[in-house]
Amino acid sequence: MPASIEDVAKLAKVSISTVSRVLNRRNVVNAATRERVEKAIRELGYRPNVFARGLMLRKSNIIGLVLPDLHGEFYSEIIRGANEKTRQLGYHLTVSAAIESDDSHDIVAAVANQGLVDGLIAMISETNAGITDALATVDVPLVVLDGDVSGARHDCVVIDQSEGAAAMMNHLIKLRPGRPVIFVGGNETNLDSIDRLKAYRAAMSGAGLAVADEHVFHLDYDYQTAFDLGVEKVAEWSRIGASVFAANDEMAAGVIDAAIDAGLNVPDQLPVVGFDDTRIAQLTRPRLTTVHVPMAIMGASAVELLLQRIEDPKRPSTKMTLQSELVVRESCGAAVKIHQPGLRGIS
Amino acid sequence: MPASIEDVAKLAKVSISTVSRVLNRRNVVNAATRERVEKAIRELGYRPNVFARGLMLRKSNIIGLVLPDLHGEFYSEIIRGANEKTRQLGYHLTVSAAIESDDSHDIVAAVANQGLVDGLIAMISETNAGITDALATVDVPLVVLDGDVSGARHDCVVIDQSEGAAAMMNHLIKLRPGRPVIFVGGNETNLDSIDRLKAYRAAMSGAGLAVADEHVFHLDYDYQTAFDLGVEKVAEWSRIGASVFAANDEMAAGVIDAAIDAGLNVPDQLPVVGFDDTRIAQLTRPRLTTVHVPMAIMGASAVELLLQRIEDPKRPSTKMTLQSELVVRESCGAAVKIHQPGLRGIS
DNA sequence: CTGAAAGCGCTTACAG
DNA sequence: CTGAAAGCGCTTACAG
Repeated sequence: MPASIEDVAKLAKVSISTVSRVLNRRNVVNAATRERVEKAIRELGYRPNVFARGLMLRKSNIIGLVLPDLHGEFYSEIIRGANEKTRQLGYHLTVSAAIESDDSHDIVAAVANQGLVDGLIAMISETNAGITDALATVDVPLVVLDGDVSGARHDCVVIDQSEGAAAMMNHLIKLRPGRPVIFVGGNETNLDSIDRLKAYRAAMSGAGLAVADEHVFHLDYDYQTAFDLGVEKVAEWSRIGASVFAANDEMAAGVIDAAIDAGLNVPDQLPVVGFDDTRIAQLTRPRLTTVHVPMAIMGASAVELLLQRIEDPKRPSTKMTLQSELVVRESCGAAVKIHQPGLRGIS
Repeated sequence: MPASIEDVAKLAKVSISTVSRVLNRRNVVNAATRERVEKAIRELGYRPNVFARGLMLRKSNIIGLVLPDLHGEFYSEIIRGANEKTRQLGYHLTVSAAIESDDSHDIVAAVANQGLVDGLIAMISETNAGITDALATVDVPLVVLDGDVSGARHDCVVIDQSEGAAAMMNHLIKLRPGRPVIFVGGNETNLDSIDRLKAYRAAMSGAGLAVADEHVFHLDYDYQTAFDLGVEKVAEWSRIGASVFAANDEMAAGVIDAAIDAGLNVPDQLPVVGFDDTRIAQLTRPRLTTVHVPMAIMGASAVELLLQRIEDPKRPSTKMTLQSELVVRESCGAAVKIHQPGLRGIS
């Protein structure tokens, strides 16, 4: 049985009120008594009971992070960034993710309503009917990652994909003027994929290039399906002098491997680029030209935003935009030296 | 202000005791009143206050997971497995990891002593003075991953590395009888690396092969350092007909890339194999022959063990051993068809 | 089967 | 600057 505030009070010969004051508002109490109390605390190894505190303060110092999934580098970087910042600011982080059987919306609601967390960070990768409702039931401060769910009263952190994607497209178009660019996207409803497709179309039409329907694909962000698509298509793509713009690094890796298996030289016979700049981007051969997305920073920024709101619930809701950035490596075929982005990109 | 148990009691015209009973021991209360109470709960959207409950029950339904690091597939799989099982059993998971400035031992202590978690899962990848002390201060149920910290009274989940590592070594030795095998390990003090080195030595001496000191390396599990080492050594290794046994997939990838950059054919001129069977193993070309380690299962098993102990604190402490398994792909040069392990391996 | 009451360990006005 | 007391929202013997 751990020591309680009463034990401390007894040992220090003061009331529990005074012990509590030493704990919470140190300066209010006389230096001599304070030292006596602190000594007692040390001797007893006293730590305030989290539940009793939470009951009075209505505060747990725990924030929740809900992700659509837990696979892969992308999410683990977000967790890493969030975890570090959370600890640094004296909070704790609980992580939840959608698992096969349940929808991420349910989880958002579940985590928020269970009454444990002081606030919630939710990554929304698709917008649909359910999600708006689910978010509406959240009655704690909320920061939305990625999904810019309009109209709602909460903070959000988004990646400005358009800039990086546009830079990438222009890069590709400049390398092979007038040639087609194949877009290999994620799910049709995925917000990131939608943004990236939009930038793709804008750049194409900006360069006076038509976008053929059969040059736009919607897969699932996975290596394997991209590989399978590649097996079927790379020969043709190469023949027409196309480049491939994949909406994440994994799919880019899949297409590259399919191309190599087909005996093609990447990038000479088929340039392929990715998105995200995960660890994989440096493991493929050729190394991936991709767009760097500051994932850890996204996690950390979300935590900062959330804690600011928890402390001041009526501050105006803010939207933080992080910049993405073109990283030229080998898979595009540009004769440019490799550029390694550091930890920058907060706007 | 959310509804309290008193609001429910009033609406249902019963005492709070009865409401509490409906919540906790449904069958004790008369069916008619129970229904009245449940209706009131529904109408009010009542949810018990977690802190008040925790204060009485001394239980939070939260378990902590402490990892040495949060980078990479390996850890994210553990989190995924733990998260899924935790939710499934009605608990919550908080995740912490060592960050640059602090030692994982401090974190174990910090998380355990803050009094929030009902139990703790800690991954111990090195054994040293500090760790035993830190573990001793933990006064909640504890499950140790990987590190078989002897003498302590807690459960643990370990990977039987020796079997997989031995299978791998025998496989390599059979492919190139009498030729040297290079060991590229992690930190000298890393427990996994130590185990794998031990299996390496055993297999070598079992085959009557001497182990030259200059054939054993201790790096840091990272792609880049392995790549750098490879740049320097692959030519020589290839010349003497050696194979490379790396202690994780990332380092194997680094060596492979260095070999390819040096114009060598892998596996023909230099077989290279990895360990862990992370996602990377299927992204390298040639695909990695490696040892499958059931990471998600490790996380899930730890949760199960922990919750069993929380429910029955005096059950005998158990040690769960998960089997690792050789996965033959391309990087070793064996003409064997690819074997994909499923989710097996619990012993 | 049900209710009144004590108590879990804190914080915070309210007096002094 | 300090203490006595009320109260946060629950659970659980204890009576009835």
